[in-house]
Amino acid sequence: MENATINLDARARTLLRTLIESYIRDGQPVGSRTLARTSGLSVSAATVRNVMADLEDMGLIHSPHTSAGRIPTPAGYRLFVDSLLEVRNPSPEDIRAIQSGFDPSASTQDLMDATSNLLSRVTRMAGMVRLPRHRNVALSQIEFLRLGEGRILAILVIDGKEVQNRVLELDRDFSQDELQRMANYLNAHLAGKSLHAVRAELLREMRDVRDDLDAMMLAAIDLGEKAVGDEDPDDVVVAGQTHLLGYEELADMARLRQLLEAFNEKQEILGILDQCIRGDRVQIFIGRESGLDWFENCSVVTAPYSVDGEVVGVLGVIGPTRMSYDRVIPIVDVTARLLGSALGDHPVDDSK
Amino acid sequence: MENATINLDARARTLLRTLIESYIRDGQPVGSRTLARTSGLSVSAATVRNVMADLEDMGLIHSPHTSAGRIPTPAGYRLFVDSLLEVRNPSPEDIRAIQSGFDPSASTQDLMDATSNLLSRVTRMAGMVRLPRHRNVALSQIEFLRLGEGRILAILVIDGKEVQNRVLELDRDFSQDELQRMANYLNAHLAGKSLHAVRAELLREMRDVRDDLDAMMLAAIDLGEKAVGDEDPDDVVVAGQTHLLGYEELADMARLRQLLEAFNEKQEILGILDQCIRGDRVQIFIGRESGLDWFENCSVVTAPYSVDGEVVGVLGVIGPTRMSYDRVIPIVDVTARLLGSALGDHPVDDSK
DNA sequence: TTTAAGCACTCGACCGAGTGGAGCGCTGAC
DNA sequence: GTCAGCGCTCCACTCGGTCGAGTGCTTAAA
Repeated sequence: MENATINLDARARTLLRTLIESYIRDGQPVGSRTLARTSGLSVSAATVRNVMADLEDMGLIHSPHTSAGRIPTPAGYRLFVDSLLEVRNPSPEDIRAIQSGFDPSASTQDLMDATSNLLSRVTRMAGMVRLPRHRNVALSQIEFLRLGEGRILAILVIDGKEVQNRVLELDRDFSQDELQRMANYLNAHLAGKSLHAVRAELLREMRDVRDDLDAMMLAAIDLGEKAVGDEDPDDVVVAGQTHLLGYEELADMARLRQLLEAFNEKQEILGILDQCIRGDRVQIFIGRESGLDWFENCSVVTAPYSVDGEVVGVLGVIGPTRMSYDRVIPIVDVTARLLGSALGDHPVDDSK
Repeated sequence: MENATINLDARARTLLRTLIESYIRDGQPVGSRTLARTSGLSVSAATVRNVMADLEDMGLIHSPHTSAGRIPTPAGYRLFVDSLLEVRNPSPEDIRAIQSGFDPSASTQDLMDATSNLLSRVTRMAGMVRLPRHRNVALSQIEFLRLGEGRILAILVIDGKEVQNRVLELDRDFSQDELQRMANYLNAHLAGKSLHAVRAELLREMRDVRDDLDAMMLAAIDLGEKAVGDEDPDDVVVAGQTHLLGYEELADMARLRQLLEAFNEKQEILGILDQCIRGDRVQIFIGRESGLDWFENCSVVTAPYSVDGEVVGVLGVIGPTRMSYDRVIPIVDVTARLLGSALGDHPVDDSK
């Protein structure tokens, strides 16, 4: 089957491309006559029918019923986006809309919100942004606050601008003085190092001086790792889900509900995005390819974004499989680039 | 018109009640024959028709077209919930489901999330909880952290369990030592006092000793007020919006989209809930009563919840106007009570 | 072998007429 | 005031027929 797609001659490819473009534009099954007229080829409708029969055998198109036109199958879309599609350059107004959406002085969280809003507004589909993984991010400060018996608040300042805090429940009680000393110790040792490095260092020291203080520090670092680590369900921000209600190919209430619930849970969205994080360019998921059945008739277009040459996250849109890939792909692409460079400008450096 | 509703005799009231109950159950227009049979009254269908004509004149019911049965108008629902409705006691399994949803040791945020989830799960509609106003809440601790030139992180611990932090941008730079002193001063003075009281006290002091330190403290308190204050759009948590996709009376995509967008914006939801915060019992909004046109065919059922006898917030559900008020009202009611008492148990007091 | 023309066929969309049933309003008797 | 009966209205459903788009197949030409 996979080889069969390679065997497509130029004419068949042109016809398939024209058919899919036409279907994406109008949403109507395409018949042989219209296809023969619009393809630009000088062939008759009958010939087109023969080619279409071949394409149908290969599983690239199918008719919803006898004597209707043909519509692309998921496999047809796949071939289309992989090797038939010619992406347009983004239109000037799209570019303007995207560029004006970035405020490099905003906090990371605000930047994520703005970006997913942007994606959804420009594409009129649902936008999503996977938050940057702070894998090798520098912890610039850590503080502890005693809340009560055995309850301690840990405050982590990351890169001098992000703040995260968590409550630790401990067996042993620490006085505020002890906590202050521990924080001083940690701040002295971890200045500018990544969480991973700090953790390794602490583990090494612990082997020597085994006491509660170190256990506490280790706990703090563990917490730090968890706070900025992976698989936090809040690690993806979504916007514009409601746009999906407008597409009549998604009008099935039961499926629509599954879809919106997936956005609320975020877990499955996260899974999809994480699949896309490898690969350095735009990636596309079509229909059930991801194995999720609520995903029928939907596609995602994603692109990773990088800071200083390292991929730190993914963003993308989700919409009906019948979408204008030639418009959406470049939008997602340049948004990813702009987000990357906006993240690269640390507001700490240029504050005031 | 309003007086007319008062003039309803017992028989007309019984018929109206039976009609609305029947329509809520089946979703079908109710005809005179069925109504005569099910009302329990020993009157003929023809008599029922006469009464129905009167009710229609009063604007309480109407027929979707000639020679269909009657369905309640918003005014009919209004009269129904105000004076015709007999609420059931919540069913045992509902009670169990509600009670098991409360974990008094959870943080306020978690409690809100759990409660709105609970409401939506039990009623199969959308649940929402307006976060408690911390009007007179005690600030138990405040700390400052220097992030960079003129950038300070303020950490507020409220009631010994809530933590809020905000970044302050200031004109003047403070050293960590200065900040520490300020925090110590503040902590010594505001221990256990409410934000309002603290603010008033600071303003009084400032009139005497006018220096930058006090300005800073005032800024910190201002921030504190803002952090826990009102009109933060995140002040309401919503859950289970997708349940609304299942009701065919809300199946109009355009309206449905407006509805879901209102849930995302939260602003209008907030407005509705704030209207309900006065009044000490369950309140009900029906259809367009709130002036929002996306609200057609929808109703809200809300109840305020109190801690130590003082109303601190509102919770409720939103669903189709054609809902089982007799089931939903008690559910909302007991949920509000339970949330209030769960909030009353401070986890600090009974920790460990 | 490829291309194209013709033809029969299929299927959905649409329209109009006909039918059954639910339900209403009205009238007149009690 | 009550209510049985009658005629009427309107909806929902079905049935048959037509139209148009589109297909598959066959056949003939290039």
